[in-house]
Amino acid sequence: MGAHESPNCPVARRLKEARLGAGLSQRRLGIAAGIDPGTASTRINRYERGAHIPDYSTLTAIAHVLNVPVAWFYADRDDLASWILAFDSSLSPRN
Amino acid sequence: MGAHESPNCPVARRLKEARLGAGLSQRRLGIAAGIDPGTASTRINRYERGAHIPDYSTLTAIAHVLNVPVAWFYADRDDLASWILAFDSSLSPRN
DNA sequence: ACACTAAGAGTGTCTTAGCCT
DNA sequence: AGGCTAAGACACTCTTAGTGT
Repeated sequence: MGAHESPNCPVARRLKEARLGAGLSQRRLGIAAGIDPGTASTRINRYERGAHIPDYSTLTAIAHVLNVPVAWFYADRDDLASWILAFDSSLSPRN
Repeated sequence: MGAHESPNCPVARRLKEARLGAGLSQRRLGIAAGIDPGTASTRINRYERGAHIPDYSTLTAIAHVLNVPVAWFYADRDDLASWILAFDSSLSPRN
């Protein structure tokens, strides 16, 4: 196993989906998540292409910017992803 | 950042919680997930102690053994974890 | 049998320095 | 500007070998 590609990890496609929904560039999302401006574009790009997987603290920062729970990135089915968002939106805005 | 301890990643405690619930030893869970018997105990132990984080394919195999979605391991709140399990138990018959 | 650990081997991510559109 | 990539630097996980319960 000498590969360095992530098999079927949903993080890549969820990240792209959420970033585009927020109207951010790869670079601007990375900077907003606290990543060094010089590497923000490269790192977010690698995550979206599925080449690398972000560690937990990085993903937590990204999740905060995009207003989703970290678990949402790991939802392997679209219906589960929606289910998680439904939970999320029922506790941020008070009524 | 020279540390090799996972900060607040929920995977460690969720894994232990689910394994104990299933009544499996660290070694038996690892073997059931397809990990080499010679390293199963060590690896699962590292995951539960928060020393290492399993990669996606390993976590997928563990999730299958324990009957939970991968996303559940990343639920940072107990109420979100319960919410995810509620979804999981309602999809045996097709939708 | 079960839980756990150190340390070298092995595998992955991060940074630098770019190209292409 | 925005998307994307290779390759060395660097950090992490995995395996081996072993301790203690």
